[in-house]
Amino acid sequence: MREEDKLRLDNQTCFAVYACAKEITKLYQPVLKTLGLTYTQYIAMLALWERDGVSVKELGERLYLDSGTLTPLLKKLESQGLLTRVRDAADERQLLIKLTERGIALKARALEVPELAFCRTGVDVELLMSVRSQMNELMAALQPTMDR
Amino acid sequence: MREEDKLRLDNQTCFAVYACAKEITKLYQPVLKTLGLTYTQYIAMLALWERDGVSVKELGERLYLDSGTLTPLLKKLESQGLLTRVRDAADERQLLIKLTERGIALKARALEVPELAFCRTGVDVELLMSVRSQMNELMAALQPTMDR
DNA sequence: ATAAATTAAATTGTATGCAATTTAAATCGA
DNA sequence: TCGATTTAAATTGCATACAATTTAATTTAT
Repeated sequence: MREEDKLRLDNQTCFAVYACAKEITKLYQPVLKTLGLTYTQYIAMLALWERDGVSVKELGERLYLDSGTLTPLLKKLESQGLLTRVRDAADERQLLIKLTERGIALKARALEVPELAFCRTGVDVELLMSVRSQMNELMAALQPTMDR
Repeated sequence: MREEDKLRLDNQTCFAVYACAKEITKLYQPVLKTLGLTYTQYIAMLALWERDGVSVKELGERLYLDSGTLTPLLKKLESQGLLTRVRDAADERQLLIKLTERGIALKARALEVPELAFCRTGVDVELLMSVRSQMNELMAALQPTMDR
């Protein structure tokens, strides 16, 4: 690549992914508003609908978020009656997150979210699946660097 | 797709892009630290190295950021002596952003940033280019929805 | 057994990110 | 022309996001 092109914004994959992530979040926002959730709260609920009764640490590993982000977010979801935060009796360091009836029930209303978010866009499913596949590939390539 | 798979975290393209964007930012952070820049400050400088003397609005359109984010960020870069913020004499509503000598000079040191960020990862250039291409395609499909 | 090391959350501090509002300047329209 | 509308930044308020530190509980090592 020519030296003067190296820093062109249009040549930065990092910027393309960064900008795209923000646009997608904006796409979800109005749909999630009907559920009373922000985007980050939504992905936390997605993880919990798959498996709850987990610690903050385990949830954070799944979501790539730390306690600095999760602690206030989970307190908010608790105040909305969607989950409970209880210390693990077997290990008081850990806080176990359990969905309430209401938290479990919200899943039914969330089933339509992905379709509703993209329904007014011209994005076809093939592109979305291809993007997801490439993001996973990129993540896999980036993750090992954490250990070095 | 089976109903119970619709909300699986691993099936959400939105989450894949969201998580990937954060990991990439983390990859850049230590490299950018040597330049005294955060990631968002870096992309702002990238845009300005291509073209400066622009308004906050124009810069924001390029970066997909609004004045709520840019105003404090540009004030910080100004305080670091990298740019100046001057009202446009022809239209006092606009604020023109101009790089200083120091801001222009920083570009030379930034030339190695993209390579340094990825150099210790197993990511090959083909994947990066393919990802960028797909992100652009996805962005193009998402953007028209803003007008409706 | 117990001091040292480790671990999990919470807290603190800084930096976004954006919706909504405000302020000031420029443009529009009757 | 001059009040109404529009526009550009700045401001406000809320919600992340994460590094670094702190606190409390557990585990390790001697």
